[in-house]
Amino acid sequence: MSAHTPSRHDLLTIGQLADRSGLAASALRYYEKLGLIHATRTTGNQRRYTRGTLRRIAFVRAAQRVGLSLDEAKVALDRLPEHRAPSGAEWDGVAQSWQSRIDEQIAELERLKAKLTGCIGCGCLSLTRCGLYNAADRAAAAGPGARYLLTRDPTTGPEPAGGDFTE
Amino acid sequence: MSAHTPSRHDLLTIGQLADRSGLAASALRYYEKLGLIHATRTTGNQRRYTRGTLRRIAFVRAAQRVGLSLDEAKVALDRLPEHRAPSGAEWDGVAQSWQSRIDEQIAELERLKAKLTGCIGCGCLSLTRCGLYNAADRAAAAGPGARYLLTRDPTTGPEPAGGDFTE
DNA sequence: CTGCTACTTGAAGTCGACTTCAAGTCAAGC
DNA sequence: GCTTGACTTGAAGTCGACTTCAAGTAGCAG
Repeated sequence: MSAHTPSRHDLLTIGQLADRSGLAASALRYYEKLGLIHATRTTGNQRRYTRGTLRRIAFVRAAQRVGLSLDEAKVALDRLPEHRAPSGAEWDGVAQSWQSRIDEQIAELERLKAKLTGCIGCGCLSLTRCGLYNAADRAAAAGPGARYLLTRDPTTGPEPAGGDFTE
Repeated sequence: MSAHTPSRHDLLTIGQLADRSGLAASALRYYEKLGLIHATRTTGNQRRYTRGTLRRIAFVRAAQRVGLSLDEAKVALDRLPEHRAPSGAEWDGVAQSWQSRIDEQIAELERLKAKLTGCIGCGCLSLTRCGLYNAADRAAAAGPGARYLLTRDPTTGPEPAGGDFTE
């Protein structure tokens, strides 16, 4: 119930932040260099972080897990105000921007899973009936045909293939 | 109905394999160096790939998307016979080994999504009611408490945290 | 004030996954 | 048989995401 002027214990040293975030201090300095997080300095030039920094870090880690680069994470985080605590609505805005990404990822994994389980379940172990295992062989003479989903988001850039077990 | 001795057109040059897999030829050579794929050689020492190689490549790409390294992919692929076409059952075995991984990944993404949408939907925009946005501030005095899921597979190694928006 | 640990910096190193390069060889169409 | 484009090699370079290092300074307990 005390501070809204952050008292000394509201600020974390880099070691404390490392402990609480699970990242190495070196990684935190690296993140700071990239502009993902920010620190104030003591008179002796040591970094002090607000607790909100943990949220930013959590966000970055989440972003990475959805397949984003740190640069992309920065773009999203840059929508947050620099020098005041972001409001819930502001966090929401950023969070929203992951939504479609997450859905996409889930969808892709579901497709992959469907292919795997579908094939495992379809009694095609003899390699004679299942399109998944067999398409390549059948398509051999037939030319290009039978393509089985699992294509990737085109915005993801130059990764035109590799998502197909057929052929 | 022709070949079971693979005729010339059953074998792909590295350029053709690159085109059909969407990977660069250099990447394919790299994969070969890692033992992920294999090639026979012409009398002139050029690589020739069987069409089954496309399946191996697709598998590797899928593995990468589920977050595995090429080394891990190799471990899985090594369960396949080297010098004959793998049976459906054999592919199934390998595929099965991804199953749990995929499920895990999906689950993690679902958790992340739930956290995001849950919070967005819960009317907590004022930053006063929602545990997701608020836990940190509330936990401030309370010390370490209220941890909100999103932990990672421990087998994934040294990535102890970062998966939490709280705190 | 001493001593110790945690901090500071920039530069260099590492790791995975490739790409680029240079110099030379192969395969296929005309 | 010659040309042209696809192929060969090993070595080195790149990129993202960090880590490690060396030399020095800050902050705090006793």
